[in-house]
Amino acid sequence: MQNNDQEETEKPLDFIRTRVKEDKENGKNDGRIHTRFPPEPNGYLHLGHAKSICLNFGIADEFDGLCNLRLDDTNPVAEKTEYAQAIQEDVRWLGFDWEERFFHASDYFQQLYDWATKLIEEGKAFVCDLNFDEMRELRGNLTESGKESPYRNRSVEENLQLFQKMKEGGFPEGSKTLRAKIDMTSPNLNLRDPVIYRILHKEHPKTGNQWKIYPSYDFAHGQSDSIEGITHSLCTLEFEHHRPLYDWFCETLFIHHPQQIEFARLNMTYVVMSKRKMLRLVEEGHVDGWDDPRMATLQGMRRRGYTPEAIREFSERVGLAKRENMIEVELLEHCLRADLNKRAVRRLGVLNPLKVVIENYPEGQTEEVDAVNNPEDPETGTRKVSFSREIFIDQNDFMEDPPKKYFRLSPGKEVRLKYAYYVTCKEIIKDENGQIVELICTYDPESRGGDSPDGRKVKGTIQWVDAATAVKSEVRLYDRLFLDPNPEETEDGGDFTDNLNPESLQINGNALVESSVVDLPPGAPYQLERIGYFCTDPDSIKGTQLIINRSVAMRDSWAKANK
RNA sequence: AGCCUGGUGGUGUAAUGGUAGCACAGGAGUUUUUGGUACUCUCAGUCGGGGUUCGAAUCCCUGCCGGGCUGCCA
Repeated sequence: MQNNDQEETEKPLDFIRTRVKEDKENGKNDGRIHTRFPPEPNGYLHLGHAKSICLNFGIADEFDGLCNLRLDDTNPVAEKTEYAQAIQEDVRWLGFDWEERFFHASDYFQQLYDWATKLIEEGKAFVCDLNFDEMRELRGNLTESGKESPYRNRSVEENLQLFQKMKEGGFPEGSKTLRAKIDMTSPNLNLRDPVIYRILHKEHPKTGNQWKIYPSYDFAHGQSDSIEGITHSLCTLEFEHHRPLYDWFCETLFIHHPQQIEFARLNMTYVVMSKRKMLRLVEEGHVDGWDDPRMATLQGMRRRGYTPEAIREFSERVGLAKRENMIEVELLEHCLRADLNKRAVRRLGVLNPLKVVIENYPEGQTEEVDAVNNPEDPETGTRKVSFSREIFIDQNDFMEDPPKKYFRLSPGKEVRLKYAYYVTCKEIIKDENGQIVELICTYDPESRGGDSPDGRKVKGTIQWVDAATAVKSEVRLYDRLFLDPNPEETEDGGDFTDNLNPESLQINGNALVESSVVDLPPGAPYQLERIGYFCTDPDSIKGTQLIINRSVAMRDSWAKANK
């Protein structure tokens, strides 16, 4: 208890948690805390949603409350079951559990209809015959107040009849709406008699053809929260102007009134996170689909090798405030590396193989050396890796004419082959074009395991694979999808796709990895030492084709210093 | 233009009238069988101007700048 108190006073709370804590302590809603994550099933979840998911489920967890998953399916035009499935999958993958509290706004269509009827009976809603353009005309604009609809004063009887007939499909789409009767002169445009029901002769994924009219977001959201007993309805800043409406419905209907609180949505450098723009990337073929590893969708990130832990850590670290923000993608990468450094097993591999023949190593001989699985986690132990006379190293690890402070292999120099032996470069073999195709080295048999008994030190340690047992692999290397940190900010007449990075995907088909990599299941993270963190792509065919994705490169101060 | 909202190092976020802190990024170094990790050090900030106060990032006034809002989307 003492500890708890200390933690609470030491750890500063964001403005929402501060509010939630106060409400709980003051006994508001009987001290109950109940949040919800309410996506519309019209697309895939992305990193921005992750922030919201972690917030809502996180608060419920921290304050001994509950969090619902609710699909806000009030517009059948764009919604699909496919998306609804993916949403549930993604939330679970992130590590959250809504238990039995999985709801749909469409669960409440009847109740919503009854409430609309009540509003009509009280003279607070009316059926309007204005079409789209006429309505916009009368709504006014930012500086001019609106004018009342000529249909605003229809009798309750007439409104009831018309609304009933709308419901039964008696009118074509767009011909009539139900509007709340609020205030056409309000400076808040959302309060100028907002549409609360529209006619849509569309099949709904959940309710089929039962309804010909559908409630608008404003008429559905607050009431859905209310029905579910939500105490704190957290949403992004753009809904700030909708809060008066949210409040108006709860109060006018005399129903439980949750508190809406808005926070700034997540923006990140080098990515786009709006559904519209992501859809264009998919449809125009700039990426391979919603789960392309370069996409900021949870499906893409999962395929890329991001872990739920890293994303959750990131979501907490980005903070929570009302000011617009642009998070640097480096923070995300840091969270991934930090997580994977602790958990990912290590393996050896070379991206661009360079053959090395160890001339004093007996021909035909093979041995196994012990390699550490994860230096950060001794419990993972060691594994055997085969070694023989012919091996491959990475082309980057040899230079014929090295610059100062180059610790890797070069003519006459000695390096350590990790876990194996010291080797010294004796000879370079080139092809007719002068390209280095092979190195002849000698090894020091005394240095087995990577240390010389005479205490001699080498500056460089490089990874290698045994030519006899290494497995060929296609490696997919990802870079930022955009060249500009803020791809949405384009010059006049420009488009965000102008900022696409043409080299965001590089496919390397010649890589070689140690044979045990094929035993790692798709999606499981591993580090190829000195190269980066990887995971096997689901496109792989076991025993036939190995395809691996680089999740993130290692930090590389050498490469950085040489830029 | 009207209304709403927000301005703290490069980025993000703390400090609610009392020493401007933390993280990422950047720089330097130590350790190292990953030029990784870890550790140490370092660079760098309260939008401007007034006011209240012993004392202001914080309160007041004013100016400037950013974001949002004119769907029968959410």
